[in-house]
Amino acid sequence: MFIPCGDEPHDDIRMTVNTLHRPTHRDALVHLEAAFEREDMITVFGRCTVDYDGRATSELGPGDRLVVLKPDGSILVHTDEKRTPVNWQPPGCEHTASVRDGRLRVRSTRSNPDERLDVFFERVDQCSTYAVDDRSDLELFGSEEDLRQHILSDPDILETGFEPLETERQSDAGPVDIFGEDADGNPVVVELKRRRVGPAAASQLRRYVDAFHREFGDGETIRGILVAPSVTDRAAELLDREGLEFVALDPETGERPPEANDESGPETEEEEE
Amino acid sequence: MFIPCGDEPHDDIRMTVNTLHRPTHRDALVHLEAAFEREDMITVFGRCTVDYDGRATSELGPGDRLVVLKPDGSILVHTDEKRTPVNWQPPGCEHTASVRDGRLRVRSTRSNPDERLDVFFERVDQCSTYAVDDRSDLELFGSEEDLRQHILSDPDILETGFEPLETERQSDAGPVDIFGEDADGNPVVVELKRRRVGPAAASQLRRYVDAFHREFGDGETIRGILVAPSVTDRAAELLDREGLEFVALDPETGERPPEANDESGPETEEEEE
DNA sequence: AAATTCATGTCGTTT
DNA sequence: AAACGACGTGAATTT
Repeated sequence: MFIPCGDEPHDDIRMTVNTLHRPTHRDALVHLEAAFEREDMITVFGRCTVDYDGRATSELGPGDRLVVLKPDGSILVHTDEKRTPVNWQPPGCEHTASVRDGRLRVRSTRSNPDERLDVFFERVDQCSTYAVDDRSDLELFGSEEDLRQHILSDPDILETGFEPLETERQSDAGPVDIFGEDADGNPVVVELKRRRVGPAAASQLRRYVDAFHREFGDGETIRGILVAPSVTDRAAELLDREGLEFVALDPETGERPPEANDESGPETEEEEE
Repeated sequence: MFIPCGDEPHDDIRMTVNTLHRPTHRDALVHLEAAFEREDMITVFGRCTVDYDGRATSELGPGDRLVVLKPDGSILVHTDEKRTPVNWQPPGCEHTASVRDGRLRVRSTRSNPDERLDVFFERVDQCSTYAVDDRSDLELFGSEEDLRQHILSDPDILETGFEPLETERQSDAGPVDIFGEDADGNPVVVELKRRRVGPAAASQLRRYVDAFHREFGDGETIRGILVAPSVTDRAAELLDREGLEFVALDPETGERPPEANDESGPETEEEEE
C-alpha cells in the first residue's frame, strides 16, 4: 500500500505524496481512509456523479472531475471550467469513504446547517495524498483597511479640516467605518469601499446617517461621505437625492484616482434644505 | 516523457492521467507546456511562494500547496485550509511556465483588469495532467428563481388576492423581482431572497418602492413586500420604519416555514401616515 | 464593456 | 450561535 509513484526509489525518507493510479475502489478506499487519519490533503481524478442536499439541493450527472479533500473538512469538486467548484462543502465537515453498488462513495456531512455532499465514482483515475507543511500567512495590500489607514494618517486627503474621532463607532445601524467632524464641527459619517460603488453602498451610508439622526435628533446637520475609487451613475444619483457626498480615493495609494467618475469635480452645487 | 504512473501497463489505449513524481523543474516545465497545448486539467503539489498584483496586491511566503490549472485559463492555489483558494486567477487568463533562478515559475496573466499571478516552486512533489470529459450541467434547486416560480404558480401563498403582473419589471432603481396588485388594486413591489434577510435587503426593497413613487407620483399607495425564509431583528425594525412588509416563505417548498421569525403574526398593526 | 444582483456565496469579527 | 459586512468576491444577465 502507498507505494510511491515512479520507476526508481527516491532518497527521501519521508514521502510527502502517495499516489495510486487507476486503483480499484477498494484500494482507493483504504488509501483515502489512511489519508483522513494522517490529515493529508487529497486529490481524486475520476468519473463521478455528485449529489448535494443542504441549504439548497443539486444533482450533477456523470463527468470527469477533480475532487479535493482538505484536512480542515472542506471538499471541492472541480470541473474543467470556472474558478468556483461545481459542488463543495465548507471547512468543518466530516469526510467518509465507502464502496457501494460497485462505486466509491466519498461523503461529506455537517450540521448547522444540516448538509450532505456525496460524490460517487464509477472510475478513479488517480488518487493522491499529500502531507502539507504551510505556516505562511497571506499578506494582502489594497484592502478597505488600507484605505482607512491612509485617511487616518492624513485626514486632509478626504477633505481639508476633516478630523477623525472614532473608527468602528457603534450606531443603531451597526458600526461606522470612520466617524468624525468637518472643519465647521459638523458630525461626518464616512463609509469606505475598496472598489467602484453601486447603489447598495449608498443605501448603507444612508442607514448609518439615519441612525445618527435618530441618535442626535433632527436639529443636527449630519454629513455622510462615501469614499471609493469611483461610483456608478445610478449610485451617484441616489447619493445626490439622499443628500450624501462622494469622494474618490484609491485604496492602494490613498490618492485621488487619475480621472475617475468621482462626480465631485467642478459642479459641487448642493441643495440646502 | 509522460510515462503513466504505475508498475504495470494498463489495457487502456488513451491514458487520461499523466503524472510526474518529484520531477526536475525542466521536466515539469515540458509536462506543463504539453498539457497547456492539450487543454488538460493540471494539478501541481509542491513547495512554493506566490506573488499577486492586480485589483489588489499580495505576497505569500513558502509552503506546501496544491495548484490547479484549468483549460479555461483559471488557476487556483490551495493551502490545507479553507474552501477559498489563498490565491487565484479567474477564467480567461493566459498560463505560461518557465524556469528562473532554479525555480519553476507558473505565471497567469490577464487584462481588464490587468492582473498577474506568479507561483514560484522551489520543489515540485508531483505534477499531474488530466484529460477531462464533462458534459453534464449542474441542476440546482432552492434558488431565488424557484421561490419566484412558487409564487407565480400560486400567488395566494404570498397574500390572498395578490395578482402578479410582471417579473423583472424595470424601474428607475433596476428590475423588480415581481410587480403586481393586491386585492384592493394597490401596486405591490415584491423582493425575493432565498435565505434569511438583513438590512441590505430591506434597503434594496426601499429603493424599488421609492422608484415607483417617483414614477407614479406621491398620490399612489405602493406596497413593498420582502419575501424570505426569515428576517433579522434589525432588518425587521428597518422594514417597520420604512412602512414595508415581510412574508416568510421557504424557497424550496414555497410554503410558510415551520416557525420562523416572520414578524407577520398576530400583531399586524401598521402606522398610517 | 459596464452595471446590477444572486450566491449552497465564503470569511472574519463582534455581540 | 447569530448578525453583520467585506471580499482581489465569482458568475449570470441585461444594457
